Amino acid sequence: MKPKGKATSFDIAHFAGVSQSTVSRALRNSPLVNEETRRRVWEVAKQLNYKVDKNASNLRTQQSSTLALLLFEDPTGDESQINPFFLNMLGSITRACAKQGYDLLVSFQSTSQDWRADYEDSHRADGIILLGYGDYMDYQSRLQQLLSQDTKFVCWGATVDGREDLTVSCDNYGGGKLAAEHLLQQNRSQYVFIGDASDHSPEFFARFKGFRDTLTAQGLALPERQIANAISTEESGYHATRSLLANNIQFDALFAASDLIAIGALKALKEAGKDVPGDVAVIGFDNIAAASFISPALTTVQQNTTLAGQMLVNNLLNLIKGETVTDTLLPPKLIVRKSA
Amino acid sequence: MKPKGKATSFDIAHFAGVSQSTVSRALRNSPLVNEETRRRVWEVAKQLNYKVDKNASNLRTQQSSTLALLLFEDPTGDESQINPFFLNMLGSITRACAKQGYDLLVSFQSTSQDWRADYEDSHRADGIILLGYGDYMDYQSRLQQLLSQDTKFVCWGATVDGREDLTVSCDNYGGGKLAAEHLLQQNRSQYVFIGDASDHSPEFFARFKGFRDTLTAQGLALPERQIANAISTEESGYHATRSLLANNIQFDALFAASDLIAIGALKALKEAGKDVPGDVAVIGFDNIAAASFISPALTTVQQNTTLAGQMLVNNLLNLIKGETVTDTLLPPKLIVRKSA
DNA sequence: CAACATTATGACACCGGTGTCAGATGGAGG
DNA sequence: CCTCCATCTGACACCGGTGTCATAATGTTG
Repeated sequence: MKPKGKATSFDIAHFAGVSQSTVSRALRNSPLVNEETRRRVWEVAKQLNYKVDKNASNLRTQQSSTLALLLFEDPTGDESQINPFFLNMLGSITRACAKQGYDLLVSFQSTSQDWRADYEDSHRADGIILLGYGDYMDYQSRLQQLLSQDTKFVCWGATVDGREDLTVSCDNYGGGKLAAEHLLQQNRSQYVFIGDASDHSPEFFARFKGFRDTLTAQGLALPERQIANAISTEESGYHATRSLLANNIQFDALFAASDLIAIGALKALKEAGKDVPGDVAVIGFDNIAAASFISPALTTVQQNTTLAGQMLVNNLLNLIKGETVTDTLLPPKLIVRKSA
Repeated sequence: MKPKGKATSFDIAHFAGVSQSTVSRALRNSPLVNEETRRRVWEVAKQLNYKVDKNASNLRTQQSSTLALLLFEDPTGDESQINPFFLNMLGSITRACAKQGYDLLVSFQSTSQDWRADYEDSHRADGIILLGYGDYMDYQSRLQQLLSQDTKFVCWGATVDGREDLTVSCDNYGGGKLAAEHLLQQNRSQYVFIGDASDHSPEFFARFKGFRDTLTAQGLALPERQIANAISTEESGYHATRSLLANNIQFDALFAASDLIAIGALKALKEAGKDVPGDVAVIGFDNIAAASFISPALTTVQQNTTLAGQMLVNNLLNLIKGETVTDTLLPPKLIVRKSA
């Protein structure tokens, strides 16, 4: 036939001997169109390798069957490495989208800059998923702006002031508790926490609270000096641990707010000649792939990323459909390996 | 003003007291429009939080400023884990797209099923990036179909019959050579290769050839029995190594076609009581994050993913613009750590 | 002052679908 | 034979921009 340019529904109409309207209906399997006609139209469409023009279709129907994912990175200088945990989430979100027949637009955002969250305004996406370690609290005003514009979005980790339903997250408090309980069972006596014990990062803070509260309930204190700050990188965990050791803090149990931090801690401990888990038991959080490779294999609190991705996508789609959504807390799970 | 629904250029026109045509021109900074008018239009647009409707715009201009990434996974049963190397690539591709002002649609494809490569046909993307370990050779016919439809695409790793310009890849042959040379320098005498020495996976095969050819040039053979097949997973590398050991193959140097395979091999060697690098030197390929965490830290051949992402995006954009593109081979780099 | 170039703007067709409405057709029922 | 209804189809407006063309307003030159 005519191979000039891409085929349109008018071309199909021409070859099938029907009107363009009928082509449109036939291809969407409308019950209004005759069986024989439908067959013929599909036949021609296949021959011409016709695909509906999404731009035209979206324009008319005012929806894009596309979601946008904004991935917030920790502000490390290093551009190339992304936290594997988020990459896992990305994977499960992509899959969840595909399963629902949605496409996914991915973009990386730096927390330090202004975000590009205009995917909905420009009709490129029906809704937005915000993914990060929740440390975009400073951007609460941006979130409120999204709300006021009636932009549909859901967040991982971070809470949105005044709204309980837009957040999907792991039960970080419960996860901290799991870690504390496991260490308590081993009769460890001197605990340290490495992460962020301020409420700057809501997720890390919840893990910290769950951990500390469980210890205090057993009469064990967690004084200021046994807490070290770190962002979620191996580097940062390494240095935080070194400074604890340099300050002669005694400890036989270490809870890191993320696996990357824990991996950095293991390195520092090994360098200091400490045996893990003999001298110090170490527990991480996330269960990234590297946790099982490293030696000693890392005991950690697992987040169910597959489920998380599904919940984010499902909640967002429900939000778009105008249904009410309830906030979602996913249960963490302790994965016991060698380090504790 | 009127907060009902999203603002259109007609709304802007109304409030700015000009025609819609002028709004469109003003917002795209056309030189045809008066400075004062432009200012006023921008002012109103900002107030109404106006964003150009991408569907309308794309429909009219017949381009989407969007690229699509098809990520082919190794056919492992496990859905949740993706090869970290590809996730790195995904990261750099995303960044490269953003830098060029393009959005990126991401989708995972299973090599075993039919792909969904209709992103271009449906005008959702201007071009497609295919990313995988090149083991989609069986799909050469699909690639040819894409070619015949005049779909713009570039591939990582895989070659496209009859076209040299659509592929960006690492110099895998050179990488295999680097590995062999490094091991030769250490006077290792008995070599094994774990990966895929058939040409099913073109990338692995090239690494194998570079490795073997360098050895043969030094008078060292690499007989069939010193080659074990594995796909790119830790699991697979582990089992391949175990079977080598079980068959009493003697070796003091191991080259794995990917880091995941190498990590699995390290595990098997450790279990067998072999010291690395004392008894066996191990070299991997890719330089994924886990390579530096694992103990002993893995010596490996690095692929420059940042550059790779940029080249893929740039080549694809040039292809779309109708410019000629030359094929691209990226130089690998040996990262020496503890394992060899 | 006529003739013409320059600048700024509006009217309008167009991109390729979707949804609504009117109308053609054919069979059933009175 | 006429009416009524169910079934199927085509004409047409519409989504919200972009690009072309015509035209008004202003300045420039002989």
